Parts: sequence; structure tokens; C-alpha cells
Amino acid sequence: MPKSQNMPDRNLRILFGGTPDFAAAHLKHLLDRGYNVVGVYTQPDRISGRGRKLTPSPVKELALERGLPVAQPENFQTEASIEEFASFRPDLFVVVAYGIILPRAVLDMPSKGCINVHGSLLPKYRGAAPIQRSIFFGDRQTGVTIMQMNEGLDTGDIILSKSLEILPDDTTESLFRRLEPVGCTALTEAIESIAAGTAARVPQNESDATYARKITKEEAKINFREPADMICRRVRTYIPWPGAFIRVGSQNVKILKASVTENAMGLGAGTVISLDRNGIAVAAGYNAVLLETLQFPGKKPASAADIINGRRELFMPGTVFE
RNA sequence: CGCGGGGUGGAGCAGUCUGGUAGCUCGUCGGGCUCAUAACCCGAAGGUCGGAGGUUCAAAUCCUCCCUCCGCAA
Repeated sequence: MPKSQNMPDRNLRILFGGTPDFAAAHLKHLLDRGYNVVGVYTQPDRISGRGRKLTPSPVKELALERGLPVAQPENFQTEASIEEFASFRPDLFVVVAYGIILPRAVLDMPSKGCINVHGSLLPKYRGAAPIQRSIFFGDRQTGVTIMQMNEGLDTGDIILSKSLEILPDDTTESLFRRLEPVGCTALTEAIESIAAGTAARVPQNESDATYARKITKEEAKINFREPADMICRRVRTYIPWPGAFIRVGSQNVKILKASVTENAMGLGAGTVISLDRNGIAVAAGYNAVLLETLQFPGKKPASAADIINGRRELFMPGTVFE
């Protein structure tokens, strides 16, 4: 452990900006390490969840727990929001999945600038869903990049990056979890190098840049004409949201776990080949998909064995899903 | 007041509308068959039907309230 990890620069006035759990993990890491976080930015409370209650972001909850001042402007277009930002007298703005565009007035204000924790090895997967897309495209490696923010979309100079192997069973959910500690470590390392004035600044190679389109609900519906491995990657991509699903009767049934099996028996895409405790084998465009864990609306996730016991008739061999 | 589904022996479901002996597929236990088995045959145990009231001769089933799990939508 380098000495810098144990001796954070407490003089640096850090502002933190972030919204979801992934961001909260980074804030917690900074606080636990004793960094001087002088304020927290997060998106305004949103109506969400069952019952449509106004819900604070995970970052806000943590900030309040730790007694930190919280600011939740809708954006930074107004004079007042810029003044408020200035009032924190930040030396460094650390941004992790904040979800709000920062104008030049904000980018230029902290003496050490604004840095961002991004869930990919930039310049690959700039944009909204880098972690999801790394699974979607079947990558075997991903990582976290700390960059100096500029006005572009994830186009800033790279301070450092750390890579991580993607496991065959990784889902968006599990990869987020495993990427958190990587991001946290990278973040504190970057902050130390910035404080010491030794931070690298490597421009991104534009020709290697790709964009990670955000996930939509529409793409989560399984199309069995796709190759089985693509379908399985989709299943892992859409966990926990929005959940890959198939149409069974009039219901949308989520697929939580699926694997590729080689023999499609020459059956048309979407046709149930067999049904046993291991899973429901369905022919795909190439190979077949073994559906192992499914979830009916209003119900808890169920294994293929459970399906056989209670809803076998819905998945009898020969049944065809659209 | 966003919409909606569910809580029935260890598991997944049916039964609730049209009150009246709690069923199905598994699992478990015992026995049998077999070289053997996640296969098959025979038998057994195991449920005050989420909780509290109410209606009724009688409530899993009808009414009221509560607890709890989940899907949609955001």
C-alpha cells in the first residue's frame, strides 16, 4: 500500500457529484479515507418506486447520514446554481455517474478541475451505459478510467485506468459491484497524484472511441431468431434493469438466467425443445437457449424445476414463443 | 392517494367468482424393483389455508382492517 493511500491530502477541498449506488460507493470510500469532502451534488429527489414516493438518491442518503451539505440543482444553467457551486470553494470536483451536464463555468472553477470516474477503459464505451455494453458485446475485459473532464461526452484526458476481467456469469449488477472497488482505488490514486502535481494527462485516441448507447426497455424483449449466445448476453446485460423477458400467454416473463446449449434439433426459432429440472430448452437463431431461472409478474424468481411443478403446461415441448 | 398480482403441508401451483369433507406436480421418510439411477411401483408423515375482527348452522372461499412479498409505471 503506497503511503499516499494512508495519508490523504486533507487540504484539498473536494466536491462530490453523483447519484446512484455506484456513485455512493465512491463517496463512501472518500469519506472513509478521510478526504475533505466539503459538499455533495446529486440529482433532485425523484418520484419513484411503488406508491410514487419522492425518493432521494443513494448519494444523498449517504451525504445526509454523514452530515454533509447537499446541493440538488436541476442543472447548471442558472446564475444561482453557478454561484452556489462557487460558494463551496472547491479545489476539485469528483464526478461519478452524476447525470448532469457541466458547463465550462463549472469545469473551470475548481483549481484542480473536475475529474470523472467512468466504467470502461476509455476511449471505448463513452456515454451512458459503459458497464452494460461491455457485457452486451461479450467483452472479456473492462475497467475504470479516471479522466479530467472537458466539455465533450467522456472525451477528457485520461489520468489513469484500471482493468478488470469480465467473468462468464457476470451480469450488469455483478459487474457494477465488482467494479466499485476498482473505481474507488483508482479514484483515490488519481486524487493523490493530482494533489502531488504528478497526475498524467493522456489524450484519448479518437479513432478508437466507441459509444455505449443507453439501455432501453424495448431492447429487453427476447427475439429467439438471434443467436443463442447473443440472447444470453442480453439476459446478463439487462439485470437488474429492465430484465430480459419473453411473452408467455398474456404475460411478460423475465429471464434471469440462461445458458447456451448446442443442439437446436433443427427446430424453428422460439420452439421449446425440451423441459426438465435443468431448464427449458428453446431453439434460437443459432444453437438453443436453456432458460434456467424465470420470473412471472407478481411472483418471485423460479427455477426450471419450480416451473415444472407448477406451470409445466405453459412450456411443453413444441410450444413456440414469438 | 399512480396501476396491478400474490401470501394454501419443505418447494412451485390449483381451489376463492357459484361458502359445506384442502387437490396437483415435486420434495422428505419407509418399503419394493434394478448392476444402477434424477427412472419406475407401493405406502407414510406433514397444512389452525399471512394476521385480527365480522357475517353465517358452516369461511381458504363473503365483508372490514392490518402485515408482508412481487410485477408495471416512473
